[in-house]
Order: sequence, then structure tokens, then C-alpha cells
Amino acid sequence: MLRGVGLRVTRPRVAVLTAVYAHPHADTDTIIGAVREDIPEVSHQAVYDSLRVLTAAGLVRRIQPSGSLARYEARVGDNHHHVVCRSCGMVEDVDCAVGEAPCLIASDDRGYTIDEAEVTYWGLCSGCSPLEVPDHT
Amino acid sequence: MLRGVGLRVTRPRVAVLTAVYAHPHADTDTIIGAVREDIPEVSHQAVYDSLRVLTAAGLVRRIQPSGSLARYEARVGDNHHHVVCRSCGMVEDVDCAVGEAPCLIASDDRGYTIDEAEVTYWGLCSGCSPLEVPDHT
DNA sequence: CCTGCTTTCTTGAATCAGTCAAGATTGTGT
DNA sequence: ACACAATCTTGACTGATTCAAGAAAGCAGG
Repeated sequence: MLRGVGLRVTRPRVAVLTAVYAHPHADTDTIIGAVREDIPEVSHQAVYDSLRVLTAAGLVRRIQPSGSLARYEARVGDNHHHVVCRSCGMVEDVDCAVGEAPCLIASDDRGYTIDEAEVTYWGLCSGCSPLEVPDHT
Repeated sequence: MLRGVGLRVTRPRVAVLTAVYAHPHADTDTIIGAVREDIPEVSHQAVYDSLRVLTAAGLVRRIQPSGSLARYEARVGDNHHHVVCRSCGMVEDVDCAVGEAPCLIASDDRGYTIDEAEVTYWGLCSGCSPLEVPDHT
């Protein structure tokens, strides 16, 4: 898999890739923790570097909702988006209602050469929804 | 305007609000600079705080594309999105092709109570487009 | 207009994710 | 197995943002 994109196969990279598959939408610290279960002495630097290389190679994708740390996921190549909970910050995948390339055509592209449309849905997850907080006034 | 949302009217807040109107999509440093043309001795802290309060009150909106600093804009309440240049980081507004509430309905909301759909278009602005960089090999 | 209370601002330090750099180590092709 | 080049380790550093304590200013009532 790493060879497929012309990268050297090193222990840290394999572990990072595995960790991203095992923990979708995890932030960097979580990934470092997961990697250290395989290789206890990896440096954070190696993880940061691996993530950058894997992202550049297109094997993982980096997402960073406003106000959050960087997160990574291994689902790449398809067209999917994210829901983010405003309260707990949890992220989940959603496919877009419109189909394959939702909203990819802006009404006015302002002269930009657009290559991607990223959609982020903001709201509250089921755990954080104010079901039992009616009106306190 | 500030009074309209129940906030005290202070010099820094007025200046920050004015600066955000004058510099759409400006990052915090730019805003601090603009504010200091009115009030040379404002502390960065006052600006950060004003921005947070104004954002909470809904008078300005905070946006933060992946890998960028926080940026602010005064266009709120309408449904518009952004194009971001991958090269220079410039941000511009676009209205969505679909109309008023584009993509607001995810195909599967995963149990979330969604209140906003944010669309970010990624690409290259006209100034950064590789028009004169054909193929150098 | 003046007083007093509360919010907001100033000053200065601290935090924390992420980056930079130099030298040691490891992967790969021959 | 060897040599070269890429990658990792260690450790320091950056820079945006936040925290905290005391001073100043806005607002409501007299």
C-alpha cells in the first residue's frame, strides 16, 4: 500500500496508517497514543511527519473543523462529508444528499479553479442534544 | 447595533466591528492592525475578546479553513459560502448554486440535530492558477 | 450631573499544537 | 553485504490564542 504510492515502508508509517484506519477522525494525540501501543518509543515528530507524508500521498485525509485540532481519516477518494457536534466535537461521516458531487459547482467561481467542495454540517450529536432541557425561564 | 444585541458600547468593540466590515475575511492580526489605526494602544487581548463576544452575539462570523488562522467576516444571516485558494490562502464569498439552503439536508444525519451546513470550495485563485506553468519536464 | 457596581480593558505571563534543525538510524537497490 | 539517501530521535523553538489580576470605563439610579 505504501509502496503503491512510492513511499518507503517504515515501522512508524505502517503503525500510523493502521492507527488512522482503526480510529477514524482521531486527532494527532490520539494517533500518537495508538501508534505507541505498537512502537512505544516513537517520537511525536515521526508521527507528524508520517501523517504529512501520507496526506500528501493521498492515503489519508486531514480535516480540521473550526476550533478543533487536526484530525485524520482513511476514507479517501469517495465523496463524503462530515457532521461535527458543536458540544462534544465528535465527528462522523455522512454521504451527501445530492449524490456524487454535491455543490461542486459554485454559482460564481470568482475565477477560481475549484478542485474540491468540502461540506461540514454543524449541530449537536444525539448524546449532546438538549432533550431534557425544555425551557427553564 | 451593539446595543441591539445587549452589549456594552466600548471603543474597542466599535473599532473591531468597523474593522471586520472594512476587511472581510481578515485574520486576527490584520484586524488588530486595523483597529490600531483608530485606537493605537488597544491590547490584542481586547481585540480577541471583542471578536469572541461579537461572534457569540452573531454580529460577526468566524471561519477557519484547514491550516489557516481564524478569519472573521461581517456578512451574517444569509446563506453564503467560501472559496479558498490552496496557494495563497485568499478567501472569497460565493453564493451556493442550489439556492437558499444548499445541502442542508444530509442523506443521513446520524442522529445529529443539524443547524448549519458550511461549504468550503478549495482551489486556486486566478492569480495563483498555473496558467504559465505548462509542463516543465 | 454624580455615584457605585459590574463589565471590560491592560499588562504580562503561560499554554499547547505544530515546526525546525542536527545528528543518528534504517530502508532500498545493486 | 554495501553505500546512499530518506527517515527517525532528540530537544529546542515558534506563534496564535488563552489565563489571571488589577485598573479603567460604561451604565443605571439618584
